[in-house]
Amino acid sequence: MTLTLEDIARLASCSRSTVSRVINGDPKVSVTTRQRVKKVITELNFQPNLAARGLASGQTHILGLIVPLSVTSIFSDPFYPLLIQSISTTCTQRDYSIMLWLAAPEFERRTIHQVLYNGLIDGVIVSAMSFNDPTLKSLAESKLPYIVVGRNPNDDKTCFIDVDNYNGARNVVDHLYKLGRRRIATIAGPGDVIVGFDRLRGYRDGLKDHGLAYDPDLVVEGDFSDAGGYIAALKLINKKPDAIFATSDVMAVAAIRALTEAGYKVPEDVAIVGFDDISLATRSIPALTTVRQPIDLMGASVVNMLIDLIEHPATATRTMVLPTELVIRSSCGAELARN
Amino acid sequence: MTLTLEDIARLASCSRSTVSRVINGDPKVSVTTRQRVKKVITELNFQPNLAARGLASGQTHILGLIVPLSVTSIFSDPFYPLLIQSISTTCTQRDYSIMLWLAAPEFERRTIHQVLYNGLIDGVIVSAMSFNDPTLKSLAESKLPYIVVGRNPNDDKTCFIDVDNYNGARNVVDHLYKLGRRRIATIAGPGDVIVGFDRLRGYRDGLKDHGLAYDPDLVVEGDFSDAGGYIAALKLINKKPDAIFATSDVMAVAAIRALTEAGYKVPEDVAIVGFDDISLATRSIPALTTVRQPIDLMGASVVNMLIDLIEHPATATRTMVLPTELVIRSSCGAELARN
DNA sequence: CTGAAAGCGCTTACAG
DNA sequence: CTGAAAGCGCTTACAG
Repeated sequence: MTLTLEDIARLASCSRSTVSRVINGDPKVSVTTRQRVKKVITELNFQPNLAARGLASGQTHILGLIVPLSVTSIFSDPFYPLLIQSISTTCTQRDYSIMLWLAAPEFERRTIHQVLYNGLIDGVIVSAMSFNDPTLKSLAESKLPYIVVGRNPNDDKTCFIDVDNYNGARNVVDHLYKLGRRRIATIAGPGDVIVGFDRLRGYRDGLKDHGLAYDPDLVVEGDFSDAGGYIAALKLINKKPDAIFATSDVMAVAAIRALTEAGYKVPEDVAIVGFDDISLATRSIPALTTVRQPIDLMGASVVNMLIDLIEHPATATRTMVLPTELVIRSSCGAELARN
Repeated sequence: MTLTLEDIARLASCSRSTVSRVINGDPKVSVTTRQRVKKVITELNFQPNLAARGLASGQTHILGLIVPLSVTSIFSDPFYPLLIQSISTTCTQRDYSIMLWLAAPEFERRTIHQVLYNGLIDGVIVSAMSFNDPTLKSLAESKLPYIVVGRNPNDDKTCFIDVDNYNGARNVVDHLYKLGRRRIATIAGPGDVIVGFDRLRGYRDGLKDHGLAYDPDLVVEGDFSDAGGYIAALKLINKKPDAIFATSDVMAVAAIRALTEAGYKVPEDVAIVGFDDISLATRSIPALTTVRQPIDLMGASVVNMLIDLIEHPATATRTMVLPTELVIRSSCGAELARN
């Protein structure tokens, strides 16, 4: 038998209005009354019904989290688990809950509509993968506050938080150049994936920074998976690169394997750099030089941004780009260069 | 401006009671009325407010999902991401939503209480890791329907779904024995983790099946992580095993690395078998023989069991143990034995 | 500072 | 088969 405001009110000798005010931190309740009510609430471990609260106030303290579920990436890449973990932890701290939707490709507009208009969520965090994501269109049409993890290339009014993929990639090329590499290849992401596009832009501009020509032969597309990285590396071997920038750690590690099996030495013959800095990067042989993404910070920030946007729409931060960090280990050959 | 039942009722020339009945599939609505109402609902893309529905009916169609977040495992192991994915997909199919709590160690009873008594969820799926999990105690005290993924060793009345860890492990020993191995070691899980305990039991009984003595020297504890598996394998080397059963794939792959680096050949000198069959198992060199867990089936089944328990408590299936499958690749030496 | 009352958008006996 | 009405457990002007 669940308690209601009315029960607490009776035990604290006041009205349910007052109990509600105490729970919601309304300052205009006398100190004595407040203490009396709080005591009863604590003793009985009272929990207000959130459905009722949501209905009455229009605020549920629930955030929706929509993660695109492209089988490949969630299988092999700890990025999303870590992001979800960070988001979840921050929500609990801020006294919000999250509803999770893993959006399969067949997650059509109908379903999205159900998610957005069921009156259950105050705002949405959505992870953007590809250009022309229908979810982003639906969100833009709704009046629900939302923040994109990544960015929405089709709409510069969208609130977002992103990692500086462009400069992360650009710095990789700079680093490899300074180590004496001149035939710098890249294993890019799929063409329709935004982070892949941004990292490729950074790669191109990194070449330009140092007067290196862009050579399409040195660019092969991967799908962020181990198998994709492996095959891409095999294709690149014939082009005789002296460095490969793989746009994900999973692909970078696969590239190391492909090259090693083909009789090349990493980093002596070919330097390899990845992107992400997942735990695999430390364990690979040689240890992987890579671009670290601040996943924890991104998860925490996106939650705080969204709650801010819900509670103080006028003053909220609407966009944020987090810096990356080049983590130098062995696979880039920095140690060789030093000797 | 959001639509309500009243709006639909006006447009379909009936009462909001009737609209509600149509939405909930009440059979005693005339065919013509039903069609008229459905037409309006579809045209306007009407979405009933779930908070209101939950308040009025006591059923929210929301399931809580509580996953213990021991940093190590979620970092390196795709088990939970895959499980969550499967649960999420099935929920969407069954027209339920899920609220996610990643329970950090400091997820204390207070928070659990908030989760369980906020009137927002119809039932809970909880993944059980360790003996004496406080979450399980709190759930047992609540009157919410819940299903444990894993099992609750402290309470045999708890509904659960589990993988047959015991026989999975036992079969590994049987397989290795038949390949001629006699000094079969194991890298066990941490002592307080239930699956680790069950796999260790299976290992012991597998030895017994073939009259092999249990030798404590051949049992080293790991923590399911890569580093843990690596260190455990190093410790085992001195004991001269001719086979190692690692109770997770991540540890098995680390063990292969440790042995290879130490100059041993896998599987010639030491056979290795893992547990899980994650994608890493196919890519390891040699490819990993391992015990496949039906993660997808488990996710789908637990959702169906829980919804059944909520909607038809009297007749619902209350426990389920899914079989595992030994997947034979190269690391166990089955190919050697055949020649 | 506090309470009575209306209302949030649904469901569901009850009566017809 | 259908509608009027009560009620789910809250919040929040409004009045005092």
